[in-house]
Amino acid sequence: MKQQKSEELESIKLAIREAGLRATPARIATLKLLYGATSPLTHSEVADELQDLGVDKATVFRNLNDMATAGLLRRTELGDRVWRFELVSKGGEHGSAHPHFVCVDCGTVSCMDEIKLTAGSMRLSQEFGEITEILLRGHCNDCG
Amino acid sequence: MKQQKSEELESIKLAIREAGLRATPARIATLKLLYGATSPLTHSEVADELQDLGVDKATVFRNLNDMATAGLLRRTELGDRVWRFELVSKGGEHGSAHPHFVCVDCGTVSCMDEIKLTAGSMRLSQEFGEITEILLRGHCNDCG
DNA sequence: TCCCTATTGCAATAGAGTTGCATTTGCGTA
DNA sequence: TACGCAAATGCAACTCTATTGCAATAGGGA
Ligand SMILES: [Mn+2]
Ligand SMILES: [Mn+2]
Ligand SMILES: [Zn+2]
Ligand SMILES: [Zn+2]
Repeated sequence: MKQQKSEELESIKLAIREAGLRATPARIATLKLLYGATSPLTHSEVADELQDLGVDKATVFRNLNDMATAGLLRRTELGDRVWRFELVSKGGEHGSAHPHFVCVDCGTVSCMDEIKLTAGSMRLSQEFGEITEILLRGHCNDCG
Repeated sequence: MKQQKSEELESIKLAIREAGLRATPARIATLKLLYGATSPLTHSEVADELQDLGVDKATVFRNLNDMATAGLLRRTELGDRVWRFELVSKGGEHGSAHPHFVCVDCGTVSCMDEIKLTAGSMRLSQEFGEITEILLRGHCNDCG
């Protein structure tokens, strides 16, 4: 058990270093947090969690942005003027880019897999450019 | 010609009043501006234009929001933390809700018609809720 | 034309994120 | 293992977009 945690810690440290960054406590805690998340987290969600560790919000911002630039995280804005970050893990379920659904009522964010445009739409979209991200908004089932 | 403009003016005033709002110079100018636009305009784009008329930016914000609430405009956030507004004209080409494409490089916004999800995706999306808006992001053809 | 209330201008305020700078610390190297 | 320096951090000030309070102004129905 303890051995497990130690291994996890080491693998997180390694990932950070392989991205060209230093494995600081704040960064390790951030990745641990995102590792256990089922949807992208906002800066304030991460900052709240790391406050116990005495990490400043500016540091959280810088780390999230730096790790996104380094390719460890993916950063998106889902229409509510707040940045959200999620893990870019090769093996993970949400490793690669995928559509998101945002409830315009309660703000809940869901990661969607398997959502695609029609072949015709794909063709038409080339007229505009190369699509890299799909965002769907609407009313979630809880909000009716 | 002059008669034409007068008729347009009257129809704009009428539309504002039918929405339950007063037809003020600032609102009329805003609608005229949006009437001639081919993509949604930001608050600052509208505010810059109305500055010549001596309209305050707070007034522009209030009018855009109020007219959106009243159903004359549609308000959206396309991922760059700026509100954009477009006309909700029954007859107009972009009258009803439609997908938008945003270039993550240059910020250009395009209104897309005819872009749809696959039937399978529509079915899967019901698991999350009712989709009311589709936003696509990527690299426009100008930006490569 | 009059009156009431919606609307406006102006300034202060809010929220999310960014930045400058002095201090601390990870980690490659000796 | 100890050292040195660039990277990272804490803290405060600042930017940008948008919102709000309040007194003055002006639509438009009666
Ligand atoms: Mn996701
Ligand atoms: Mn549009
Ligand atoms: Zn909801
Ligand atoms: Zn572009």
